[in-house]
Amino acid sequence: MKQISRFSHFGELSDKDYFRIALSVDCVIFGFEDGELKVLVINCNIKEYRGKLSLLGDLVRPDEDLDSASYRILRERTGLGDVYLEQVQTFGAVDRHPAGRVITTTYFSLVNVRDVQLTLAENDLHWHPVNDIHDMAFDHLTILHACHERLREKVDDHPVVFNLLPKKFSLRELQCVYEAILNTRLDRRNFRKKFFMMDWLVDLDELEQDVPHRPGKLYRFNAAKFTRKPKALAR
Amino acid sequence: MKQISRFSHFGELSDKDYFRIALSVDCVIFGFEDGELKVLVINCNIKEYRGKLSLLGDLVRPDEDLDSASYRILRERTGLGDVYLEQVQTFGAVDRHPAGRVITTTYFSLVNVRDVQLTLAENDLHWHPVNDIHDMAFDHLTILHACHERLREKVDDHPVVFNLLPKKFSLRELQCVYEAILNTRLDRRNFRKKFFMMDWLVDLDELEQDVPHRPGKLYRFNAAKFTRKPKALAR
DNA sequence: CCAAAAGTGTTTTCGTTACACCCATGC
DNA sequence: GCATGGGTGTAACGAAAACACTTTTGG
Repeated sequence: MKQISRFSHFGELSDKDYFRIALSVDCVIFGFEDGELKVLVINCNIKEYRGKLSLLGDLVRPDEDLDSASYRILRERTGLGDVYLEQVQTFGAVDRHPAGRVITTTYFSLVNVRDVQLTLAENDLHWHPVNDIHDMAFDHLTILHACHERLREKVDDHPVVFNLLPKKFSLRELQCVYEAILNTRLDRRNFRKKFFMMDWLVDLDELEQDVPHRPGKLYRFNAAKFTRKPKALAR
Repeated sequence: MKQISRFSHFGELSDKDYFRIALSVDCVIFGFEDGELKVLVINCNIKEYRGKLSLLGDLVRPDEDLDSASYRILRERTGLGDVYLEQVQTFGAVDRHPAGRVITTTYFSLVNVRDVQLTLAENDLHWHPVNDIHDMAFDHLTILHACHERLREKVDDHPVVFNLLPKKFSLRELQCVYEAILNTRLDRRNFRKKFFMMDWLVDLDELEQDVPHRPGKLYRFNAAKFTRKPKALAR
């Protein structure tokens, strides 16, 4: 692998120094439960950060694509295969990891908590309300905030929120998810209008069961009908 | 560095395998010249891609922050220090680099081409019109497109375009830059309205010189007055 | 009958777009 | 005087926001 100096476009590289950096992937796995946006975390057990919350991550293997590494982490921790996953940012401060030079690429993911079996809860693997987290190990709080911000931007014009819900859901549940993510209250009539206008929903002609009030209709996501918003300056 | 397995949050890692991945940074350095959006490129000299255009990049050094690496590349190639630089995405397909496993984090940068001295034009370092590039070495065309797309999104509501222009510029020049980036024609009156509304400009009470028509006023960027647009769903 | 949420349209507001004429300069 | 772009305002349109009452169900 010394050839990298001779054959690459990088110029005058010398030696194995460049292989003293490890690359990891950290996943911010969002879920929605009890009306709150939650994130899947573990308790950190390295001495510098003992007891603090930590995201789920792992080093990237030499023979695996970066994206594959994030899918692997998700699969290992949640058992889920086909999930929404989006790369957000790579954090590479020299001192971000006490054990050595580790650069991490972060992803956020949206899953339905009811699909996840947290059977082996090693290191107290659990769902934690995003709004209750004010401290984490490493730079994971920064990462969490970056991913949450990216999610907020994303939901504005992309129908990704459906990944947090079961296949069948009511408009109220859908609105609750948006409110949890954006941390605001939304107008119910305008909310409904928007979704019907976007044509993102399919009416299933079924009603909610076991609710202590008038049951709402159930919908599923209409994957086919997604179109982007027009941009501001491009006429 | 074996400790990483014991002390980190990563779990059951074994050995030095994880240090067989190199990390690089690639910079998409945009400039504006002759009415066109251009990018600073070199000719690739590794055998698999000989003669193809390549972005400017280098491996990240073990003791340098990721962001610092991108600033270093920029400084080494352009001599410029204080420039706009934004991380875009990290590309990590196993086979993206023929010389071995190299994962690259990409940045885009906006500079004023007239500030850049391409004195030592090694490997034919030059400004190339973005729209004329249909093939590059490695996955650099994908990277270029990702950065161009990010730039398009960015200029919609962030005043970053000023970085491509000299300190003093006319509204026509400013509009030309937007048109080059977005690849559309814009309405002149609405364009002016937008900028005055945003309060992004300071009227310098000077006029263009040596233009073969009525000279336009010159402006500079008003860094203080930047505010974001409101988002769609958050009322 | 009471509580709780479902369902439903219209008006107002505001930002975006479209559009045409006179002006200043160089040649 | 002619070519080139500079400078300017208004009307139409469309998207988003504000807003209240009736209906359905469970208890």
